[in-house]
Amino acid sequence: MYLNSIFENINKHINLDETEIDHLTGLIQEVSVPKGQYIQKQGEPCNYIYFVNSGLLRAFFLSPKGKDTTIMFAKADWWITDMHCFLNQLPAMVSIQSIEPSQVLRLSKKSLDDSFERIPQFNTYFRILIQNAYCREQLRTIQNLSLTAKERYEQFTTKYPEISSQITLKQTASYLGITPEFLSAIRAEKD
Amino acid sequence: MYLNSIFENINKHINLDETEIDHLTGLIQEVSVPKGQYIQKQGEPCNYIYFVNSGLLRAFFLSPKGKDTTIMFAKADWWITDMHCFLNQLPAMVSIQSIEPSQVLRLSKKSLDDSFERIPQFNTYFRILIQNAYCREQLRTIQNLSLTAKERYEQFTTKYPEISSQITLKQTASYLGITPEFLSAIRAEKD
DNA sequence: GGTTTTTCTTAAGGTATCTTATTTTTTGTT
DNA sequence: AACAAAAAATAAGATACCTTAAGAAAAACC
Repeated sequence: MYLNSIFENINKHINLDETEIDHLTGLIQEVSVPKGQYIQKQGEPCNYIYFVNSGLLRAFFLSPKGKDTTIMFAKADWWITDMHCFLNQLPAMVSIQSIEPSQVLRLSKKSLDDSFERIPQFNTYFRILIQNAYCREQLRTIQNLSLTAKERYEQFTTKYPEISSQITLKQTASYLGITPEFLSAIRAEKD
Repeated sequence: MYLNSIFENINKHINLDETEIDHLTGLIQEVSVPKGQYIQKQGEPCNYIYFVNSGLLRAFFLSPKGKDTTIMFAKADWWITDMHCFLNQLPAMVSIQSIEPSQVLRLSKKSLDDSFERIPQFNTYFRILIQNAYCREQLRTIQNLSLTAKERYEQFTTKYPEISSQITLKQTASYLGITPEFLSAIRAEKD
């Protein structure tokens, strides 16, 4: 199993001893995800939280009217899940699909809860992760509400150059909340 | 000092012993905020995280072009701050102003860090708080990108009936990311 | 390598939302 | 109660963004 990167990530924030590392190692499962495959489907149980070893994934919401909205992308070294539904063990509100062939590690809810109990510091680690995610999300809200589509597009490509170069125009538009046609027009503008 | 409600809130998630309660009590400061007063100003140091005992507050971002965007409201029993700037001790990105006369409790960054160290469980408490905040924020992103202004308005009044009945139309519009004039038109529609 | 499928571009017309300006209503102040 | 100030309503014209549709380009498939 490729556990280097997840422990590197964890070690950035807390220090685990041997026993703790062993405990976690016993709970982590590794999964290879071919391009295009779903690791979670909207409406189905939301069993896992995923850490991305390599590749690229996308979480998106399909509205009743058929509009596709990208909630987040996740590249190597990122965590991804439908947090609300995972934590409360509800049917997933969003689907998660791989954009590139990916290798991910996963933890079930039970394993995560176990880890919180057995490794008190794991609460600190997770708190920091979620703090960062929350701050990013809050910034996104500000930008969604205060910027034009063009400005949001420029922000996005500047902030996430690697991701934005790996995804399709359609996926970019879905993340920005605009139509592909309109994004195409934005790109065509000279200035 | 009115500490009942904050400890009630904390007790929902973790159990503190006497020493821990005393430690926290020594760090918490109480502040009365007259209606309209700022407890944090955009651009200035972001020194505190606030717990609302009573009243109602609003965090908002004023864009370079002068557009006012409400990030969140906070009523009794809620925490509020500019999380990113508070945690990283950066100049505040948003202002926080009381909408109703409010009584708040506050903790400095140092006090919060102290509490994380001295009260390991406090990490768990804070983790849960932020988890909830993150999930709410993610849902808001989905809705901002996939719903019309009218649908978002209906969602908002349904989800937060007390808050929406206490705030002005202008503040509601600012939260929804639309102009007051347009919200007024939405309200005027018969259906 | 050619075929099919998906993605991207372009463009015309439509709708949601904004801007500006004016009037009415509500709130706050003396 | 009277006045001043702020908020809300209304309406006309402007702009951002969407819908539909068709053609071009690129990617995926056999």
